Amino acid sequence: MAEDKYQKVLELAKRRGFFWPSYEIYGGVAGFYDMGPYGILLKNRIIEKWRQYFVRDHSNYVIEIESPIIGPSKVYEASGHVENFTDPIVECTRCGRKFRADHLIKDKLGIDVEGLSPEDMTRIIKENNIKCPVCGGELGEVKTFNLLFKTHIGPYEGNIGYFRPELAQGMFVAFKRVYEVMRSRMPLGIAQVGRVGRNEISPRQAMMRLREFTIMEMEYFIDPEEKEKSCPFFERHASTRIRILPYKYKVEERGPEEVTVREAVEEKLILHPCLGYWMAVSNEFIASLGIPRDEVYFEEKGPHERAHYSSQTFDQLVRVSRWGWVEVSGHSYRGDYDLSRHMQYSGQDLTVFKPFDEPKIVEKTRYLVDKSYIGRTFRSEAKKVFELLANIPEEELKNAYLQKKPLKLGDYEIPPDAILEYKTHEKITGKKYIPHVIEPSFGVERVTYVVFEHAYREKEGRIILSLPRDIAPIQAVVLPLIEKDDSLRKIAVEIYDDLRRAGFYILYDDSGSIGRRYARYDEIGVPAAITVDYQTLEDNTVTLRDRDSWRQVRIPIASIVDILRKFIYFGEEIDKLGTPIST
RNA sequence: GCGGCGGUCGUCUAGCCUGGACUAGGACGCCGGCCUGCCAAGCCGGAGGUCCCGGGUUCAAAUCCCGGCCGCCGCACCA
Repeated sequence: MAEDKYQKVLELAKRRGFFWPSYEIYGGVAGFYDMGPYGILLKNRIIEKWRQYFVRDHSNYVIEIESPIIGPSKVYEASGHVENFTDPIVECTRCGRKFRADHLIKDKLGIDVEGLSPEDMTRIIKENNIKCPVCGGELGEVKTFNLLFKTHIGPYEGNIGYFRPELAQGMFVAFKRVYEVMRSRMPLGIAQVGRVGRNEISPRQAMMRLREFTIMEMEYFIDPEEKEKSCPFFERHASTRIRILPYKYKVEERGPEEVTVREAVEEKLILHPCLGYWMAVSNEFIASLGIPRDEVYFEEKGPHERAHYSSQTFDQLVRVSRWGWVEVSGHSYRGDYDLSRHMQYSGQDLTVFKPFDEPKIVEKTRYLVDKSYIGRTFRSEAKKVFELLANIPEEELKNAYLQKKPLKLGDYEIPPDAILEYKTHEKITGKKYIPHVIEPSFGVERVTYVVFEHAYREKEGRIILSLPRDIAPIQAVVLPLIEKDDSLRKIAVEIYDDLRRAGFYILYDDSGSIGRRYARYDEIGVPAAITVDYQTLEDNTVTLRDRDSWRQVRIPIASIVDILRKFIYFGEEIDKLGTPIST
């Protein structure tokens, strides 16, 4: 590519202060990126928009929490990360290439060695004389590499902590408390925005693969038996069209197809209506950030590509100039894997109680010993007999009664006719279940990059960052036409003050020619420029300039706040907001 | 981690092959002054460089050699 868009985009990001590699003065460290003054504003607006789409739009069902980034080792043992986030790696002693030892053995011998120790894998490689698949050289010892960042909690060497590799465990661990706080109602979505760390072997692709990054994620907890009730807002997006590539299409070498969410669920391309619903929300969210709809689709992961706990996973892919399709979000049906594991490891009950519509009456036959018989027969020793009896399961009483055999209680014996059989009615009001989880999860830096790149365009040799107006870092700039005129400056500063008090993020600038200043703010994506000129002195109007079309309209100072609000938040066209000017 | 290519003011780049005249040049941007009635205008002045880092060769290194770091591409890896 002669004109490499990626290079130009990165150059703009650096020069104008959106993002750049971290630790530059020390030579940089791969996998870490700084967000600059405008980058962080953009990122924050993207996060805020995500909150709107995922949390506030479902305010009776979805809430947000924040949990720590460091977790005790127990949590990540339970989640499986300590075990499964570790890859067995073997290095060729001749060419130095590294391979996944388990993959190598599976390819050569067709046996699954998952769970075997590194020593065992080394032995298998030696015994079967497996060589480097590239150069044929001798392979070394199998070593493990864990992608978790490890640390110590407090001054105790043995107290291991991990930097979380995903947000999900924070929601699972807090589930019981949040569920009660939210008045024990299902379905329940717990959302979170936060930083995670993964000690990638070889991060590349600028902000696409980082060692530390931000995720916005939701764990949507549902009753597995209530498909429809779990998604009470399904109709909002039932007719929303999404482009999906189910795994079976991929196998058939077909491309993605556009379907409504309802069709996808009915045809079982998407296994659960909730999964489809949140994919639709994600689709609309990404579109609202200025990504064209034909540059987005959802691709299903194959059985071997997805995590072991997931029964279906889709990635949401967006096209970028350099690397083609990149993943910006993942949509997984995680089942009850995580909550079950945490129940097992913590010993806590993380189930949800589900009342039946009608309580069920169950007839039961029960057996117990006639207490008056024991009192009468054993007298002063009766207390001891009762104690022994307390440890006897009801099943034994039943057997003794039915087989007409005496029940042995240590040194004592109770005859079968002292055991009573009686019928009882038990009322069962509901049952307990472990909720299942549907998880839409976004990588914020990736989304930010993708949005930035799609906003980049050139016009007459100048760069314009055409971000959607409502996520622009700076919303408007106020400019006196001429730098050295105090009367213009005074009015411009007053307008600046009014707008900032009204809650807009505004800049004021009087340095350089007016054209130069317009160009400056086009590059950082400021959608509106308000210019105070000599006509302002006569009739209290100013010009409002649109970043994308460069068209201008004349508007009264008195209604600037109102007009700017329509322009920024309601996407009103520039020509409808005032009297067009030809320049 | 392997192989290939690369790293020079804020940004883009010239110089590197063929070591010296390089006090590292230019453009854009930035700052100050003048000017300026709407799209990077002009004039004057200014600031800004560990030539990625470390070591070596040499009388002399941005330039040659070695090691490292970082970036891109390929391989491998990628919850």
